Amino acid sequence: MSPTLEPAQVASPPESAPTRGRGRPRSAAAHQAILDAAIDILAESGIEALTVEGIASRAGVGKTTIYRRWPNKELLLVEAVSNIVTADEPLPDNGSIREDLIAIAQVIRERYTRGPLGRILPALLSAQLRRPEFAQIVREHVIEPRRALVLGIVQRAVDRGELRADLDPELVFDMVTAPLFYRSVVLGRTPPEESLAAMVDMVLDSCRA
Amino acid sequence: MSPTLEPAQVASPPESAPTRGRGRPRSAAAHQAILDAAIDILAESGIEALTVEGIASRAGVGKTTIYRRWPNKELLLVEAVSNIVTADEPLPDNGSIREDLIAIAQVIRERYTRGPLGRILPALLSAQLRRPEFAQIVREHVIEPRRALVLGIVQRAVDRGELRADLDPELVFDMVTAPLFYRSVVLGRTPPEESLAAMVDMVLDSCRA
DNA sequence: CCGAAACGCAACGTTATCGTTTCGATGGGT
DNA sequence: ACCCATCGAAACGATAACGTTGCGTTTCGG
Repeated sequence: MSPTLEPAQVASPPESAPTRGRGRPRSAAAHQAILDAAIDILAESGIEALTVEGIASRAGVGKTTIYRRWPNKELLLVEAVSNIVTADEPLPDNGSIREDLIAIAQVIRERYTRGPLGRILPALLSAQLRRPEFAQIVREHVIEPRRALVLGIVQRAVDRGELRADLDPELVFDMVTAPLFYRSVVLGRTPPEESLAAMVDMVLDSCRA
Repeated sequence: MSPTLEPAQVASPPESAPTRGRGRPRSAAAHQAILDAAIDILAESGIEALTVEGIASRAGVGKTTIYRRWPNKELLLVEAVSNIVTADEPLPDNGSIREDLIAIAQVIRERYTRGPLGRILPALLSAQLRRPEFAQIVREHVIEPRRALVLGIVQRAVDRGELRADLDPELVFDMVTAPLFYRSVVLGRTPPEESLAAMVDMVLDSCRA
C-alpha cells in the first residue's frame, strides 16, 4: 500500500539529479517552514498535539506539500529534529581547564534553556526506546558533539599536566553535563551563572594533578 | 457536558463514607489492575499508545469500570503514576558518608533500571511542562524523597565533622543524583556497581572537612 | 433472600487524524 | 511563450479513540 507513485524520495535534498526538474521547483521556504512548525508544536504542546494538519496550518502550507516530501509523520519529525540540533560549537581554549569547562557548561545551559531543545528532549528520550532512529539522532546530534568537546579539553589539560593522567574522561563528561541536564530539563530551572562554576569546581577538585 | 451525574468523585479511595455502599462494592482488584495496566502500557509503548480501550483490555476490565472511577484518561494517569512511585526508602546509616551515599545511589539506580519508572519518566517530564499535576507528582514522589534522603545523610556527616560545614547540600544532591539519572534514563545504560563508588568519590573529594 | 450497585461485554454516535485525491492558480525553466 | 511540476485549499473515505448507553450477570449488604 501507499505506492509512493514515483518520486517521493526518502529525504528532501535533491538526491542524484539536482538540475533535472522541468516544472516549478519545490519551495525551500515551505520546506523549512514545515520543519520549524513541527518543532514549535512539539516544544509547545507535546507529541500528542503533533498532527500533520496542525503542522501544515502553522507553516501556512497545504497538507499536499507535506506528503509530497515525507511519506509519514515520523520521517518528517526525524528530519525536523536532526535539523534543529545541528549546531557545532568550537572547542574553547582559555588555557585553563576550569575556564574551558565553564565555557562549555554555559553553551550547554544555553542550548537547553534558550531554544526548543530542552522542551523536546523528554519526548525524544521517551521515543528512543522504541524508535532506533530517534535514539541515533539524540546520540549523534546531542550527546556525541558534547562528549567530543569535553573529552578534547580534558585531554589537553592532561597533556598540560593540569589534570591527573589516570582519570576517567567519561566520568568527567557525565559529572559535568548530567547536572546541567538535570537542573535545566528535569527541574525546569535555568542554572544561574555562579552555579556553573561551582559544579565545575566540584568535579575538578578530584581531578587535579 | 459530561454532568458527572452524582458520584464520580475525583479520586478512588472511599472519601467520606467508606461504609455507605448498599450494593456490590467496587472491586479493589480491578482498580489496581487498571492502574497497573496503564503503567505497563506507558512504559512499553509510550504515551501515544495509552488508550482507555487498551487499558481496559489489558486489565481484563470493561471500559465502563474505568469511566465509573475516573472522568477521563488524564486523571487516571495521575493516580496510576502516583501509585507506582510511592516507595519510601529508609535513611541508610553506615556511619560513613561514603557508604551512605553509595547505598542511596544503589537504591536510585535500582528504581530507574528495574521497574517502569525509568521508562515513564521522560513522558512525565515532557508532560509536566503543560500539566501542573504531573509536575507535582514528579516533584513530590520522585525528587523530594531523594532530596530528603541525601540532605539527611549530608547533614549527619556535617554534624560528625566528616564534611565541611559550609558546603551546599543542594549541590551535593544534584551532583550525586543527576549522573545516575543521566546514565540510566538518558543513555539507557545500567551504571555498574563500581561506577557508583567512583561518582560518589568524585563528589566527596571536594566536600571533606 | 432480596435488592442495589458494580461487573464484563458490546454497540452506539461523535470527533479527530490519517493519507489520498481533485482543483484552479502560480511561477520557474527552456 | 509555453510547459509542467508545485503550490494552497478543500473534500474524500478509512480508521481509531473517545465517552455513553443498554444488557444480562455477579456480588455483596441489610
